[in-house]
Amino acid sequence: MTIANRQKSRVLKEVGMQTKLSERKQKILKLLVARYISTAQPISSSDVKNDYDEDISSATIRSELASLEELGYLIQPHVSAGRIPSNKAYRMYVESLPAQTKGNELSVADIRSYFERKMGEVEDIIRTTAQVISDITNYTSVIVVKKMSEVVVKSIKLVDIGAESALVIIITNAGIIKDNIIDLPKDMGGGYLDTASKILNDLFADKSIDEIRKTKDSIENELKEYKSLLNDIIELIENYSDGKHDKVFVEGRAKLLDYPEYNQIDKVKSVLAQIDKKDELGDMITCNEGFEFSVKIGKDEDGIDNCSIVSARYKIDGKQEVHAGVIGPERMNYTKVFNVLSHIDDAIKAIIDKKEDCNDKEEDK
Amino acid sequence: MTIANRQKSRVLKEVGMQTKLSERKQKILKLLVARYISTAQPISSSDVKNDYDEDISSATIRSELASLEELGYLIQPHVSAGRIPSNKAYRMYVESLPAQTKGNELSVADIRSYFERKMGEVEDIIRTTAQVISDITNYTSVIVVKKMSEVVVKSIKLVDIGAESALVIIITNAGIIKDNIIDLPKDMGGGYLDTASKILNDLFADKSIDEIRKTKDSIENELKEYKSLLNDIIELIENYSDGKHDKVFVEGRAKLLDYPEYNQIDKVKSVLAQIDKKDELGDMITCNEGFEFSVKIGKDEDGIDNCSIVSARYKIDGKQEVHAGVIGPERMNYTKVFNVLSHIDDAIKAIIDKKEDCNDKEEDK
DNA sequence: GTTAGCAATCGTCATACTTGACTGCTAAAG
DNA sequence: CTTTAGCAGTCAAGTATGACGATTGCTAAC
Repeated sequence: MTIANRQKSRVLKEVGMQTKLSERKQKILKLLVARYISTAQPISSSDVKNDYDEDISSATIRSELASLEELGYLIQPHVSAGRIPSNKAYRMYVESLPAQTKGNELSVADIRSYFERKMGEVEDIIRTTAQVISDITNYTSVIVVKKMSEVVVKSIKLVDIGAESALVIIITNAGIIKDNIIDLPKDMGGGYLDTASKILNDLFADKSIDEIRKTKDSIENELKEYKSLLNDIIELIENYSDGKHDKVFVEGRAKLLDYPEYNQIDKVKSVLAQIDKKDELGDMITCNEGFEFSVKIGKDEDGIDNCSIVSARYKIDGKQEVHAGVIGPERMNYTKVFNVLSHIDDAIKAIIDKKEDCNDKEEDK
Repeated sequence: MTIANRQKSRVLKEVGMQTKLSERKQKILKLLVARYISTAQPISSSDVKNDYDEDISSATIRSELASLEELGYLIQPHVSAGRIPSNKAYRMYVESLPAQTKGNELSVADIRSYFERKMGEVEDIIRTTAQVISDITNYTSVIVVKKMSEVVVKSIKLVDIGAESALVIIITNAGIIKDNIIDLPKDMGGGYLDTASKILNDLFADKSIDEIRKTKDSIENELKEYKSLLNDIIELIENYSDGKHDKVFVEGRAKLLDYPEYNQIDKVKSVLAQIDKKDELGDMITCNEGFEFSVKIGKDEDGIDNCSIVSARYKIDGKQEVHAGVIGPERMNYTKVFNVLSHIDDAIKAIIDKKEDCNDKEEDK
C-alpha cells in the first residue's frame, strides 16, 4: 500500500509537468537511448551511472528509471533486466537532436569521393546515390522520385515512327515526357502530323495540367479528324500528372540483417515484405509538405513495425521532388543519418546541376 | 578390413558404370529427392520403402543408400539421421525430369486470370509478370530484359527540345530508343536539324550496329559542323548496343524466408546480398545461347550458394530477349517451376502481342 | 541377392542446477 | 525531502544430465 501510494504520488507529480521532464530525467534518458543505440543491450542503472558525468549513485538512477518507466519512456523486458527505450523515448531523443546535429563534416568528403566515378544517366545517379547512402549509414536506403502535379507544358512534339503510330514528346518546365506512343488514324493525309502539332501547341502551350484538364470539353469545337488524337493526348497528360507510380529505388536490403533486432526470421520477414511493396514504400518515405525531414518510429500511422524510417526531401531545379531515406531499427543512429541525408543533398545537386544545366538555361530565358 | 574391401568393391563396380546408375538406384534416388523437396527433412530408409511401389525391405534400401552416398549423391547430416540429396543428386533429378514435365495444365488458367487486370506500360507488364511468377511458385523471381546487339536501325529522328539540345529517337526493328539527349552547337543555323537528320538517315538507315560502328572512320569526310553531332550519335548507338545495364526486375524477395533452409540469419543474408547485386544477378539469370532452360544448382560456376536458379529465355518479336527465372532452395519444386516458366511464356506473348501489334505491322511492310 | 534382427550412434527434448546481472525496497544519512 | 548503501528476490542464460526415439550398419540366415 505504501508502495502504491508512493508511486502514485510520483506519477501525479510528473503528470503535473507533463510537457517537460526534469533536467536530470532528460539527461538520463538521453544517455540511455544513446547507449542503447550503440549496444542494443538493455541498459542497467550502473551503465547509466558510468556514462553520467557527475557522481550519482546507481540507486538514485534506479528510482529515476522506475519513474521514467511509469511515464512510458522505458520498457523492462523482464524484471531483472536493464531497460530499453520505448518509441516515445526515441521521439523525445530525436526531437532533442537537431541542436547537436552540426559538426560532423567528415562524411562530406566520403560522399564526394564516392561520386568521383563517372556516371551516365540520371537513373544511374540516383541508383548510385541510394547505394552511397546505404553504404555510409549501413541501413537500407530508399529514394523516391515523385511524379509532379504542378507542371506547365511548354511544347508538344509528335514524331512519326511508322506503322500508323507516333511518339508524343511533351516538354515541360520540369523535364521531358517521352514514354508514350499513340495510334494514328489509318486514313490520315500528308500534313496530318504537322497540323495536329500546331493545334496541340496552340491549345496546350504554357498551360498547367489542371488547365489542360479543363479544356477537355472545349475541344468539341475542333475539327473532327483530330478529336480522338487530342483526347488521347489529354488522357496521356492526365495519367502522367496523377503519378500512378513514383520511381522507387531501394538499395542495401540485406543490411537490415546486420542488426540483432532482426535475427528472428519472422521479424525480418515482415519488414522485408513491406519493403518489397514499392507503392506503399514510396508513401512511407515521403516527407509531408512543409518539413525537410520526416522521422517515423515504429508502426503507427504509416511506418513499419519494429523500424524507424528517416527521410528527407530535396528539390531539383526548383520543382522535381526527390525523397530519400533510410530504414533501420528503431535504435538507429539518428545523428549519423541526419548528417548523411543533409550532405547527400549537396552532392546530388552538384551532379544533377552539372548534367542538367541546359534545363537551367531554359528557365533563364 | 572386410568392410573396407566390401565398400571398395562396390565403388569400383559403380565407377565401372560411371555414367549410369542401376535402374533401382535411380528410382530410389528420384523418390528420395522428390520427398525431400516437399518435406525438407532427412529421408530414412523406411521413408523410401513407403514410397516405393514394389515390396522391398528397408535393409535393402539401406545398402543402396549407403552405396549412393559413396557415389556422392547423398549426404548424411549425422550418423543416425536420414539422408539428404547432394547437388549432384539434384542435377541428376532435374535431368530426369523433362519427360515428366508435361501434364500440369492447371497453372495456365491461374496465370491468365492473374493477367486479367488492366495494365499500362510494358514495364508494368514485366513487373506484373515477375510478381505472378513469384506468387505462383512462391519463390523469388527475376526477369532480365536484355539489351540487344543484332539490331538494325530503321530511322533516326532529331527533335528540338530547346536549350540547345535535342532528343534523339532511334527506331529499330526491335523497338524505339528514346532516352537520349544530345547537345547542339550554339551557333547552328535554321535548317541545321533537318540537314543533320538527312545525313544521319543516309548514313545509318537499315544498317546494323556493327556496320554503324565501322562507319565511324568514314565520317571524317562529312561537313565539319556535323562531325561532333555524328560522333555523339554513334557513341550513343554503341553504348546502347553493348548493353551496360540489362533491366532487372526482382519480385518476392521475402518469399525466401518461407523455407526452413533459410531460417538462419547468416544464410539468408548471404543470399539476399547476392540478389541485391543486380548486375551479377542479370548474368546468373541469363540462359546460354542454344538452351531454353538453365538450371544452376548451388554455388559452382556462377550460381548462388545454397540456392538453385532456374531460368528460361524468351524472345519477343523475334529479337528482343527476355530471361525470366526463379531463385529458391536447392530442393525447389523443379517440375512446378518448369511448368510455370513455360506457360508464362505464352501469357507474356499474348499481352505483348496485343500491345505491340503496331510493331508487327511494321515488320510486315 | 535379399531379409530380419540387433547393437550402437547420435540428435532432441525435458529437467534440474548454477551463475550472474539487475532490480526494488528499506533504513539510515545528508 | 533527497540521496545513498546494502540486501534479498527475481529471472535469463548457460551447462550438465539422462531418457527417448530414430536410424543406421552389420551379421547371420534365407
